[in-house]
Amino acid sequence: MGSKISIQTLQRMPMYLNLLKEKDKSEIVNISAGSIADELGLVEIQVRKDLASVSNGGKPKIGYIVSDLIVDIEFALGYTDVNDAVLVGAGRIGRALLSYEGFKEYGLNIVAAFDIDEKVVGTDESGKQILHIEKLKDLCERMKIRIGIITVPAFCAQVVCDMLVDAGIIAIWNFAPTYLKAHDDIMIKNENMAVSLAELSNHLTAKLLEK
Amino acid sequence: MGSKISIQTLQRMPMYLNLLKEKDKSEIVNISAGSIADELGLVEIQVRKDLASVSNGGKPKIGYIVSDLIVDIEFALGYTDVNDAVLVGAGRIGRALLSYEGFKEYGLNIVAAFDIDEKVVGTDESGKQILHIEKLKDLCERMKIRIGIITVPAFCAQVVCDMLVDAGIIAIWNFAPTYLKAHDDIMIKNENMAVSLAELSNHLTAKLLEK
DNA sequence: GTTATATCGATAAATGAATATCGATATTCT
DNA sequence: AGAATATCGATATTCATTTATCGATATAAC
Repeated sequence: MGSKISIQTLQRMPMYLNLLKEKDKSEIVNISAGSIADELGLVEIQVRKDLASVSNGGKPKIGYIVSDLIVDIEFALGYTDVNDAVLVGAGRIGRALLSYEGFKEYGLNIVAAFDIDEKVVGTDESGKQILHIEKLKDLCERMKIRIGIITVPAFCAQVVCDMLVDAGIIAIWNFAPTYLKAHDDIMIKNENMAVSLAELSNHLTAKLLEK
Repeated sequence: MGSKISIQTLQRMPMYLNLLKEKDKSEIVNISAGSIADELGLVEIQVRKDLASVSNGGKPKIGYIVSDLIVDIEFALGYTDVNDAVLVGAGRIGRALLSYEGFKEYGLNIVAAFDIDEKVVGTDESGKQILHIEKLKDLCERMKIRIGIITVPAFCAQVVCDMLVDAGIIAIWNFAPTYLKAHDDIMIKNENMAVSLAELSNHLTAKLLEK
């Protein structure tokens, strides 16, 4: 049970969690690092090292206990209690996220959305109200919300970011294709499609050139 | 102008590209590694090293030429010619992607979407036709499409993945929250929201505990 | 023209992550 | 019970990435 989880390891955790939950559904009780590695396209040693950092180990000849591992990983990821979040920007992407049921599984709960456009303010999406941006701070403070999701166009993302920070948000999930500046204490996770596309494109051109 | 770009460096490229395009709009001609680092929250040396791998350098006392850098980065990322792609799964996320105008900027062009649900087959989203999945292979082969985007539920993602590979796709952008298996030659880029959430949650719990 | 300064590139050192090795241990088989 | 085996954890090694150092060079100031 290591004290600090490396960022790379952390990023693999959801893969493990996903697989383990499937196994759990299939009533599989034990699982070895080797078989996890096989199914996930990783190597056994890496799996063992990753798991060592969150769980207190498996047993020789038996492996790990699936259900225990699930609990351990969810705990390490902070999935145990639901994290409330607000979303700013009720456009296409924003509404897609609002209606995405899967977040609950990860312990994320979007409580409300905010926008400035009078056409969408007052409506709701999948049961989640879209409020005027001026109500943001009040709601965040009253509900002690710590996670903010930004789905506005790039040009106003920084303004929204500042507003969120002002409202007490300390973790920001940014879908706008721009770099946001904030104090070091604020975590900003950029969900930049361009990054993924860059990797794909680069791979693709490399592949096409080699032939 | 290095021969191989590391994955970490590659992931930072869109950040640079973004900033440089802004500078270019503001008619800024030259830029130094140091100022890029400041604006992006990186360190100067890292910026210099990253840029060295794609451009053939800046000049002392002057820095880099903004417009040249943009060209160099876009070339390195393979953004120069438009990459055609197909999308499978015309649900919420699928349709959000279909209507997202920003992809053009990154050189990605979704030519058509596929689904199995008769209710959506035959309709279109933002001018893009939604076809029956059985037409997938034919269209990909005729149009020599190499990129596939998966936005179906997790339980059928693997089947779709296999179909795409069979249709000649060599780069897959997977939005389904599951691990996909394919031959090593096929690049699979997982856009797993759970990964980002994991990082956020982990940071958040760490932050809340330290106080 | 000479000197000072900003900024670069190349090389070296430090850090962090992935992989390999090996001994230890729980179960199974004889 | 004792040997064989699967599987683990700890430590060591290799590899990748980041950060530091330093000399070189283009411009600006004097």
